[in-house]
Amino acid sequence: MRSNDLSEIRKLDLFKDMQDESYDTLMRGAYVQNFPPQVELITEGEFCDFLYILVEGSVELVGEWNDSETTMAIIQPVSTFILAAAVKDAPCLMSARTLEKSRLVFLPSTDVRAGIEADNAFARAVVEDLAKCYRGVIKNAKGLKLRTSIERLANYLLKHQKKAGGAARFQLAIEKRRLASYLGMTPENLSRAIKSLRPYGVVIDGAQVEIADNADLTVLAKPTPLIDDSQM
Amino acid sequence: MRSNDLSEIRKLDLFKDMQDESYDTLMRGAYVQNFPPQVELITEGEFCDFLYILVEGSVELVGEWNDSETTMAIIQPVSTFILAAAVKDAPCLMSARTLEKSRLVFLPSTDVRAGIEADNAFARAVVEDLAKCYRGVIKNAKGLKLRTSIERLANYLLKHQKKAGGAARFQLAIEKRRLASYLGMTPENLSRAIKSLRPYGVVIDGAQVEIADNADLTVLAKPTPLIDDSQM
DNA sequence: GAAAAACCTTGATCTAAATCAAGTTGTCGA
DNA sequence: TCGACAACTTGATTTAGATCAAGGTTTTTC
Repeated sequence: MRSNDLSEIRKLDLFKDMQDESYDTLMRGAYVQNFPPQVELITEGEFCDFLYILVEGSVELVGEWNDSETTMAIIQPVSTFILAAAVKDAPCLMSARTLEKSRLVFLPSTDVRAGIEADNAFARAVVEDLAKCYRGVIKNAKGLKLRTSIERLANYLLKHQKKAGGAARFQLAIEKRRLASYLGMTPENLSRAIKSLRPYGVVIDGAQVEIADNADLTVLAKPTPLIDDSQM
Repeated sequence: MRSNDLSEIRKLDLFKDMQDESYDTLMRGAYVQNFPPQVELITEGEFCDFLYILVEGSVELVGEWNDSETTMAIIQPVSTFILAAAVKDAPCLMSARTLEKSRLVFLPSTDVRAGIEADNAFARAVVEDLAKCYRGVIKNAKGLKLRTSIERLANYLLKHQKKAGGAARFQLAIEKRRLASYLGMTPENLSRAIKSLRPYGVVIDGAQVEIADNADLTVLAKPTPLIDDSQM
């Protein structure tokens, strides 16, 4: 494993308070692998024997039912995913596939569970992380049930503008069809939703987003930390 | 606190593996309170200083946005709720209100966090519980994004038939308007959705549900443990 | 036990969003 | 650089579900 990867991983909230000894033990069983785009890393319904850490690239988590699928989340580096399935030793509820060329670290989930047992600081970090994930999905579900698709799009744009540094112009990190699926709409409807934000000063050309005045957009979006803040 | 309540609580997955000592310490700070129906126990957005345990009655968790609200979950005894907000010491993402006369136990969340630190078995149980909650919401979100409201209703009925013992007749545990909100539809639409299940052998009269042949309903519902199983 | 309130149902209408069907633009590999 | 393929857009149409407006029940309250 690259030493740079290792130090990035160590900085993650999940690992940063671990004792050196248990961290080393955990990482001893880890291995790294590179993948091309569009590789299915995890298949929904199968048990997965690893906690995954995305070090470079991006990964999509999708839910499936009745021959259709929906994007549940898009993972950006550096972060872990499927922690819940790993600690419970349960079948994965989502498939995972690489969107770009990606580098991943695999931690055997038995080692993760052993780490929880051996190191209380790690156990507490897992608690924190799961609580955060749980709250993230609750926010998502609130958005789905309480907002229209245009409102979801407007809030997505405001949130990612902030994440991209707050400038009036920024790039969409993902393809539009995936954004549509993530927001719970069709690609056709996303196109139309984007058009309907024109009067609020939003222009999207390719991946380039421009928000003329985000106060205007905020009037429509009505963001609230209880749905839109990913840091709490 | 009634000794019967105490022993029921001790049996919960969250507490059953705790050391006696840390369990006793945790329960020393606990207190019980009875509430009439329709009492707001928790207000969305406020910090909440307790982990709640519902011992008797029922409690609704609702999400709010832009002057409308949606039922996110309905808690039946004996179970805990808002564990995530309690361990994170973060503002609640949902309000909670009693639906019936209810008895609740309050555990100060500082004591819960202390318990996690002091007792690794408890920390692991919290991990398990949060992972289960997380997976529950993921399943919910999958249902919302991948199914129509009629399909959600059909699966709800099959799931609760099983929970009620599997007989052809059983009672709805909650009012229809709340069921509608929980399933992400209006009361009017729930009425119509119920009618549309008539050809699949479903008759609902008041709170009484009858499913003539649940194989018929299963054809429509297409349940899968990856969405509908609450025990994994 | 009657009046009031809350809940549920039904029908009519409207709206958000999906689907279908072409085009158009953009990307990538030979 | 061209051709092929995938992604995106646009318009027309359909459909799922919301809203509006009455009624009809059941439950609560006095």
